[in-house]
Amino acid sequence: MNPPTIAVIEDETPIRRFLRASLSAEGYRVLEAEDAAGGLRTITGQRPDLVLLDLALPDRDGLDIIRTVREWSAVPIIVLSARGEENSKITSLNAGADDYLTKPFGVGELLARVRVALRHAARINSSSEPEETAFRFGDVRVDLASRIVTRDGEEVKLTKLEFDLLATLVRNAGKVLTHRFLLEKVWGPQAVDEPHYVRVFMASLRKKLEENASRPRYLLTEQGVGYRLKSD
Amino acid sequence: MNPPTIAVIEDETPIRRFLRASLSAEGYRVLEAEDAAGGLRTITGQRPDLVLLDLALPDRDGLDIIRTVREWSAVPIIVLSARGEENSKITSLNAGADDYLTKPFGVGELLARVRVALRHAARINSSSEPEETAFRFGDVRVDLASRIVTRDGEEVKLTKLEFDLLATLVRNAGKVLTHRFLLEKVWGPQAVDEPHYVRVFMASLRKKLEENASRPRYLLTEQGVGYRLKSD
DNA sequence: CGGCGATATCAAGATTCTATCAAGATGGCT
DNA sequence: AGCCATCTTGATAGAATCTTGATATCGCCG
Repeated sequence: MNPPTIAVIEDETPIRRFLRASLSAEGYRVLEAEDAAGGLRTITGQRPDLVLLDLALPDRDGLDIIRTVREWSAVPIIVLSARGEENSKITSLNAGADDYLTKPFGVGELLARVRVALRHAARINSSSEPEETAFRFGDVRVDLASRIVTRDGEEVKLTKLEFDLLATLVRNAGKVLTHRFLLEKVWGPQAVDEPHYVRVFMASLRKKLEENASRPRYLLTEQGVGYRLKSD
Repeated sequence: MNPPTIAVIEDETPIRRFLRASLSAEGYRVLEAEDAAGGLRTITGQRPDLVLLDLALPDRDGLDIIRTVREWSAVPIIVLSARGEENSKITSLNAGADDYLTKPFGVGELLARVRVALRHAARINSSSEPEETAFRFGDVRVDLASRIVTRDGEEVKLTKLEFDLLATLVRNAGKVLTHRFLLEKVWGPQAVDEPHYVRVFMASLRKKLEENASRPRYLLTEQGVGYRLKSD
């Protein structure tokens, strides 16, 4: 997942710079705009994951922006404002803003509220597809996160070293991996001169995962070099 | 759709009364609790659509409540607190709160923020079905919210650590969980090098939940790595 | 086609990891 | 203080896995 993108719409340059700095430091990608027109263009064109919006802009009221954006997008909007009156807050929130911070505010609080807003957005987006972290070859499926391997939908039981070796191959699928490389990744740097280990475990992987272990279609030998997992 | 239900957890009676009045006037159904224990009972039993939570409760820190509830539920939580320090806000929001209001606050703002929170929840619930806090495997049922485990409908009594371990497995059902991971989640980060703990408690979970503890069907060992709860 | 180094396969022994029991330690409660 | 349930810790038997060596097979090269 790429870092979330945040659009900052704020006319006062020092504050904008400050926000950019704080957000970048947290790893977010930051887009800047200094008036309503530019802000709308940014939101429309770049589709940020979150909007930080100053209410008092030179060309148009921030409220307008909220209403306009809400006609077509549910992107989280956090309002930043120097006006602390309750009415301003109520109006903004009712118009569709997700949060309202009164200047001056602490960076820590801002970042915490940004996290909350992104958390909400993530829940909505993730509830649909059950993310796929798995890799496939032939009728075999390798899920690195849950350490589960299936073949024809049936679960295949692998030992720790078998799985670690397979995982290394999967993570470098298509590439030729030397014995040394595999040994270092799976057994550790001290085992680098024992190519025999790899052979024994490749054999059992083939027995468990290949249709015909003596004529492997995916777990391929590269004579004199090492092994390669063919990604189909 | 019935009127949304809001749980108010607040020990100071005048404030609680005031909140009830304000919320009722808006058409919400209001549940009251005056301490953490009662609050948790209300949330577990009545499943409100939103929680207003005072941080300073007589029996337990409000933060605890947030964390506990977040183990099994995504119900919106708005924190009300007399403490205005930024750190308190950050901690609460990071723990899983959705908003934080510092007393004294205006009713109008509170109601606006309540609407925002309910708007979020509506978006989420419309896309998926009402959240299920129970998990099943074999004839065992684990309810994370009420911490009740049954087998063949009969309640099984688990100790705190047994349940916490089982809950961690349930929340990550299907995945292989390393000893380190389980130890960190259940015993805390300092216990990360004591895999023996996990073994002892897995043994007692199996004895209580598996048909044949020596041939487990669900609470599976992954040699050299950790354990896994097989979701059938 | 034959030789040779590299690779595959198998299985026994060594090692590591796991299950289980129970005694001691701890902590809450009356 | 004493009881009870629970947790921690140690000891030990048992199981699974890994290592290792012996032997068979493959595939490249002249």
